[in-house]
Amino acid sequence: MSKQHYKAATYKSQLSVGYLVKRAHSLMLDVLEPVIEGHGFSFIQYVILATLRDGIAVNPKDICSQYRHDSGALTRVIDQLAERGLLERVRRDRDRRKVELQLTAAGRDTIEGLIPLVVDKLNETLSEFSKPELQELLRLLIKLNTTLQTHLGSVLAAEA
Amino acid sequence: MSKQHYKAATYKSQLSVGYLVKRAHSLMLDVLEPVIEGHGFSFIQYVILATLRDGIAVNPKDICSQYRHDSGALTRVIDQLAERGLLERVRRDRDRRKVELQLTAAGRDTIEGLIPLVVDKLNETLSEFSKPELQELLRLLIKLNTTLQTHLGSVLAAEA
DNA sequence: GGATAATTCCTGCCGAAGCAGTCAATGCCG
DNA sequence: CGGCATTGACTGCTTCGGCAGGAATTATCC
Repeated sequence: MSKQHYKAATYKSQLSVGYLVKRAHSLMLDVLEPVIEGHGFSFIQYVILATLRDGIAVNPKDICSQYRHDSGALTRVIDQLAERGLLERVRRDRDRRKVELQLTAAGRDTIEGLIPLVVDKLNETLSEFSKPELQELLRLLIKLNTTLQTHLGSVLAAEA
Repeated sequence: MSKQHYKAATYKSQLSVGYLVKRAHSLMLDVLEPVIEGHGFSFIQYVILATLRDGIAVNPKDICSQYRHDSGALTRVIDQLAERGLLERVRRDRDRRKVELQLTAAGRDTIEGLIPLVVDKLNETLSEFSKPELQELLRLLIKLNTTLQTHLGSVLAAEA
């Protein structure tokens, strides 16, 4: 029972959610990357550190599914951060397949220094939005994400 | 005069617009790419064809800025589509630097066949959204895009 | 009008993400 | 307990976007 949000005859890709979301993502990177790279880090390195700080994830696997990053690519980013002494890989006895990522003191200092820069930049660029507007945007984006996620999940289940 | 949408102390990247938008983009691709690739086209090839169909852009340059795709990368995609006889490059006398992209009959048939598949998939995945909800999401995304765009513009102007 | 700058498209190169396959560790089932 | 599937991290290969530079055309300015 799918709704008729779009119709093939009148469909313009400019008004598609996919187009708008892709464009917003790209623009967002253009805004935020310079902030981070000015301090010697790639944006993904920042993202990994921030994710660990927030306690959102501790294993590479979690980061992959949360942030939708490739497993192989993530291994290399973790390598870089480990070489710079910002985090450590710890093997727990509980499940020796998993690697637990722990921020070092240096890593914690680094990310705590970077986050205000990002927050400032975000506030600056979002100043056109009222608080309720931004709240609603966040709510709808979260709903979109969960919707897409469950849709993908059911598709994968159907294939199996 | 930037608002205090986010605060460094309480900032969680999970609730950042950037994170949500990136995730939505990635999930959207995972949903739509299989639809297109099942018919022998990459998603970008589809996007280029759709952009030309909509008359949104005729020159590679326009597509680059509209869709935020790299100029060099776009040249190669256009090559692929031209080799498959779906579009043609035309040099106009008006401005001989520009290349005008024209869909061939085959190209038009192709894109007209693909769009309903994408539209159906979109409607299916967005069925959880009411019409006003989707309208509001689109409005906010468009506002976000224009905001980011102008912000980037002013930053670039300041550098020059 | 002529030198200089700017625009448009293209090419080569590089780096990073995507993908598939490997290996070790764990879970599962009879 | 033993055999098979599954999970998690990693590695090599491929692909593709990002970037810098070049060539042709047009715009700008003195």
